[in-house]
Order: sequence, then C-alpha cells, then structure tokens
Amino acid sequence: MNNKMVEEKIEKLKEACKKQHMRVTNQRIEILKEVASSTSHPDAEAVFEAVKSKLPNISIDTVYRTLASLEDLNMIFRVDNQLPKARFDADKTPHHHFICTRCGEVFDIFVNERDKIKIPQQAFKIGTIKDANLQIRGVCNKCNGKKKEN
Amino acid sequence: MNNKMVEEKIEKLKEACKKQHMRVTNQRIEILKEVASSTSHPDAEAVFEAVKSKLPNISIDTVYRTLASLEDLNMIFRVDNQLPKARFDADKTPHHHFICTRCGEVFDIFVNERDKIKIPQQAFKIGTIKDANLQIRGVCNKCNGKKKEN
DNA sequence: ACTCTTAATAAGAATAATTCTTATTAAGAG
DNA sequence: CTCTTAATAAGAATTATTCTTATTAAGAGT
Repeated sequence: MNNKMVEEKIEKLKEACKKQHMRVTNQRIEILKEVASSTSHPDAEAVFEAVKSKLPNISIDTVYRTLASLEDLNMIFRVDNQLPKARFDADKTPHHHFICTRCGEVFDIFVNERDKIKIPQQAFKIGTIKDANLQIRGVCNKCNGKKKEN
Repeated sequence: MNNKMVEEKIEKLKEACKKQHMRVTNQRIEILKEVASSTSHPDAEAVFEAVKSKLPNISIDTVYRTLASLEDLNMIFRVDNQLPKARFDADKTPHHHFICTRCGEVFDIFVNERDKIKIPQQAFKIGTIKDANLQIRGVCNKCNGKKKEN
C-alpha cells in the first residue's frame, strides 16, 4: 500500500474508533501504519520491532492486543485465520472448511465437481503445489445464538 | 470414515512405512485410527486422550511426533496449515495465499474477476460468513532450491 | 526363535507464542 | 482543567509444541 492509501486507512481507523467508543491511541495508529505499509505479512514480533523506532516503550502485549482490536475493527486480518491449536483430518477428499472465528470449530464442506476450486495459474510459478482448499471464515450458528443471549 | 475405510487406511500406513523404512508401531496405528475415525478434526490433546484407552502410557510428545509423521506420509493433513506464528495483512482486496509449508512464507496471489472464488451455497447454512480465501499449500521455489543443495 | 542395531518412545524439562495481572498513563468527555 | 476509565507497560503466567535423555521395541540379519 502506498502512502496515500495508508493515510486513508488511518483516517478510517479514527472513524471506526469513534464509532466504537474506542480511543485513538498512538499505538493503534503506528501499528496499523506498519501493517498497512508492509508487504510481508508481518507477525507480531516483526510489527513490535518495526514500531519500536516510533514508540520505544511499546510492549509486545500491546502489539498483540492492538492487532486483535484492529482485526475486530476490520482494519486488518489474520492470514490463515490462525487457530490456537492445530487440528487434523484424515479425509483427503477435496473439501472446504468453514472455520468459526469465535469457537474455533471446523465444519467440512464437500462440493460437487462443478464447484471444485480451480487454482490460479499464477500459483504454479511460485512453487510446487501440494494442495489447495477454500477457507471460509465466519461465525457459526451456535455462536451466533450465544451472542444474542448476552 | 467407516470401519472398512479406516482399516484400508491402516493398510496404506503399513505400506507407506515399509516404503519409507519407518517402523510400524502401535502408536502410529492407533493415532491414525483415531484421526481417521473421528469426524471432529481433533487436536493433538484430543487424540492423546482418545488413544490413552488403547495405549495408557503414550506421551503427548509421541502424539505430536506421530501426527507430524503421518502428515509427512500423506495419511492425514493439518486443517488450515497452521503456521508457528500469526501473520497479518491490511490489504482487504480479495486475494489468495500461497503458503510455503517449509519456510512459512506467504505469497499473495491477486486474481482477476473471472478467477474469483465462489462460496458454496452450503456454507451459508453453517453460519454468518465474514470472508473466504483460497489457501494453496506447497513448497516455494526458494525452498525447492535449498532441498537440492543437501 | 535370538540377537543386535537403532528408530521410536516416555517422561519431563525447555521453548516459543500468546495472554493475563497489576500498577500506571493518557484519551477525551464534561 | 479535571476526572473517569480505557489503554498501556512490564513482567509473570499460560498454552501449545518441541527438545533432551534414558529406555524400549521393530524388524533386519543370523
């Protein structure tokens, strides 16, 4: 993302914070700026190191907390929708996964021939492909129900 | 997977082990049996608990090691291709990811309108969808090169 | 079957990523 | 400018996973 786009993103952050009654802190701005201007899908540690030059006293915990809140605000997202634990499957039939971002449950979605995913040509230039699957992220019905109870 | 399919899978494991000069251990058999007969994408802890009834002395380390080796043998796979660290991205333009299973590098793949993924109808019944992206797993060219050096 | 080599294991310590606890700071409402 | 409290820094704690080391057992060779 170029400078202008990053600046626009910061403006969006400010609006989003106001809307959610969240405070616009330097930490939030600098961390979003860093993720938005990076092209390397940085991890928390990399963001921490990069942001230190602007905010020398920042703690790694703030980075984690802020990345999570920026995700909540829909400003950034987590590549691969990391789950706290690795989960395994022995069924090699090509199928997709619906992953509930709230409870971590994984739902299989088996598709027919017509709905099979096609791997973009570009991918073959990057390396040797082992497999590919569609990852659908959302909130499952069960968790949606729970939300209403609160 | 039904009993018969599980048994077939165990046979495949035995063949694969012989081919790779790996020993056919009870731990490998029971762990594969557990993952293959489960429908819940179990994590290491769940496999550990389930397998304890058959092998009361099994250690959690063996479960982790065995799950990894079963993955190597292509008998099971890891849902979501868990990476050791969470990685973030601020670019919400729909795009896919090529994830190198060896070095963890994530490569963006931007696609044109025609190659856009279509979310299977079934997914909408499971819950509220936030987003979806294609995850292509493989080994990047750089890592493929390194392999040859050995 | 018996022996031997060594891959695989159990046990528990160690590590790495992430989250929690608590005291302090500062955003922004009034 | 003051006050409330959300957000933070610091470091301890936790959780998933991996490593270390001594022991066991698979299976090759006899």
